[in-house]
Amino acid sequence: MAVTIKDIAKRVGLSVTTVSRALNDFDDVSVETKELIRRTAAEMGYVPNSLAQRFQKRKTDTIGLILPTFGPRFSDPFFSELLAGVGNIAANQGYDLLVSTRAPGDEELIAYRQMVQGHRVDGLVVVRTRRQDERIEYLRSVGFPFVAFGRTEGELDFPYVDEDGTSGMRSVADHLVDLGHRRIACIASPAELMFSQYRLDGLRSRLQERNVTLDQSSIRVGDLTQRSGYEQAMQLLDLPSPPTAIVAFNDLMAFGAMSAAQNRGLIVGSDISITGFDNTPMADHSHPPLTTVDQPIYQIGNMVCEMLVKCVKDETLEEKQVLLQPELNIRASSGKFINQ
Amino acid sequence: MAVTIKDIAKRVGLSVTTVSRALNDFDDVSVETKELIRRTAAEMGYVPNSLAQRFQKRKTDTIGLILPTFGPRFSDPFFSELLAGVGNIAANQGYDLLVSTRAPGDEELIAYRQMVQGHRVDGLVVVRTRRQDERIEYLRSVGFPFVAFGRTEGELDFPYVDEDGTSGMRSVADHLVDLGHRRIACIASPAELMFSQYRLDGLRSRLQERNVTLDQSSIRVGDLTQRSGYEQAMQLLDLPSPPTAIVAFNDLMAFGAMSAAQNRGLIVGSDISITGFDNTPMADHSHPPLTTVDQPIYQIGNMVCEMLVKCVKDETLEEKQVLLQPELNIRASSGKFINQ
DNA sequence: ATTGCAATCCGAAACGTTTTGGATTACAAT
DNA sequence: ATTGTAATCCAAAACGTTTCGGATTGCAAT
Repeated sequence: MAVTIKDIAKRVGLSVTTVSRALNDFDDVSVETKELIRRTAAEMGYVPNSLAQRFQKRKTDTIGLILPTFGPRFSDPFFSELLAGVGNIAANQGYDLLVSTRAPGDEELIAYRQMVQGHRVDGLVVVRTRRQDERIEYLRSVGFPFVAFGRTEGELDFPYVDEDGTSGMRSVADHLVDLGHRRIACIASPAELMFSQYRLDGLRSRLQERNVTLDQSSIRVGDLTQRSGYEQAMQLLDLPSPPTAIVAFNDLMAFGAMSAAQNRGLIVGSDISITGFDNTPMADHSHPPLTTVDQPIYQIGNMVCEMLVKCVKDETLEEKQVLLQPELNIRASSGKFINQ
Repeated sequence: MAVTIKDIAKRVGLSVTTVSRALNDFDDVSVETKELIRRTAAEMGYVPNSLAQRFQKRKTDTIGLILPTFGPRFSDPFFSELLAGVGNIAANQGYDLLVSTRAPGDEELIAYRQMVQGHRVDGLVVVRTRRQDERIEYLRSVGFPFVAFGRTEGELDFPYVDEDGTSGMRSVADHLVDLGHRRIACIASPAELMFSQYRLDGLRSRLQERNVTLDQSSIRVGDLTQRSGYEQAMQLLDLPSPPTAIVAFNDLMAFGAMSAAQNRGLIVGSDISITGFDNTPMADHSHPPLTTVDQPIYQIGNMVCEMLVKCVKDETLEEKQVLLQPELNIRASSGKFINQ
């Protein structure tokens, strides 16, 4: 049987109240008693029952994170990186991290409801925001603390961290046009994801400014996996006049596109240029190394969690909304277009 | 203010006991009252306060998972896959999943203590077992429910799921020797990890049986990241008589080794053969596709979690220890050795 | 001697739920 | 009429902690 505060009280001959207040370092307990109580607590191997503590304080000291997954599997390095970023900050702020994986849809929203209404967590991290995001609408409607990674359409009056995908894609466009590319295609991400919008806008608008058209047939949509990058790239390479450069909306799809090009006997970086987005660790070690827009996911996870902890503690956020400016990482997968 | 069981009791004019028992479907409540209570509970928007429930039942309905990380970052697809496997089963068994990331060492053990003694979780998943694993020793000593992914040295009287790495590496050895390779090197994993032992044993013993020696200079140790695979492969390629085949102990290091070989101008699959271990989704889409031992991490996560839930519920495990037989996935990264 | 005040302590309530150990009623069997 | 039994219901305790609102003491200031 675990030792409780009552056992300690009995042992030292003081009240339960005093023991509690001593352990919580209140100043209406004399230093000697505090010392005595702490010592015997340690001797008896006392560990507070956090179930009881949480119940009585009506706080869980836990933050929640529901990963949106398509299909049963997800093996996106994006998520493990983010998780580490959120988890490490949570840990050293004294918070537990509750993780669920749920496919977008009704079940997902139910999971959010359970976490909120069942008092399972004190705050939530919302990732991979969608244009119309019912999760955010719900959390906002009940006034539950949350911080999002990403923005949404409509009023942006909630705390978030995001990277400026528009600007990131503009630099990709510039880079490729500078290299001489004119037939540029892209493998975009699902339209309901908010970041798809921003990235597509950036790419399209800058290409237009540089007098390069991104026509509809060369915009394909993948599901962010390597497999779909491969498939969509194959389709693009089958076009009557195939692109000389492919802009993938994340690294995983870019890797898939590289395999596709290589399987067609093309040399990536000279015959065709391929770019990604994320700058996952793999990007540096793929063959050839991938030109990609850096997205410091680990740090973003840190920031999101720090902000959320402040929200939960009702501290004011000095910066409620953060928009990071990305940098393009130029590597060997993109090169000059040589007109044969 | 949230609606409680007491509010419902007041509304329907019955006792708190009856409401509780009705909601929990006890058979000493008439069907009509049950119906009435359920309806008004729904009408009033009642959601049980799980903090109170857990406190009173002395159960958290939560299982814990502490990911061992080296350094602040970890972006191993291995972990996201495992997490999904554990998490999905946990979710549909009605359990929450509490995740922490902690570097091996003192802090790690403290995290385990907190989870156990602070009643934060009902059971724990232990991953990436070590030869002498103090986490397992601790959990065993206090009799706390856990299931491990991997084995340890010494007495194996605890529940685990593991893949037979010895047998997996034997088939790699056979495959490479069959292809004509004689100068075989490996990039192993840290010796304290239990699976390193099994894999090295399998590789070494089968090579010996086939009259191929794996000498000490061609055994290098990496830290399971792509970067270290790259570095170790570079060292191997610098040897006076470099290997014609490199056996990496996981896919990530194999990818790194492939980049290294390619940067040296070697064609992977003909000039040099490289194999991995895990069969991550990337393996199928790398260039060239990677020959690797399959390890169904997602399914292993499922099994571990199912077993743990049974342990927690004090049900008996029909199979307390599971050892999976792996299959070798032969792809283009390994090919015949042609004596020049 | 009284008052005021600081320092130190504590009893009891509270948090929302489940569970224990009956109580009550209706009705059939004796 | 009594007993037995099944069907319903419920008051009160319990879980371990924090917190509210004093209570007590000692001592300095009046």
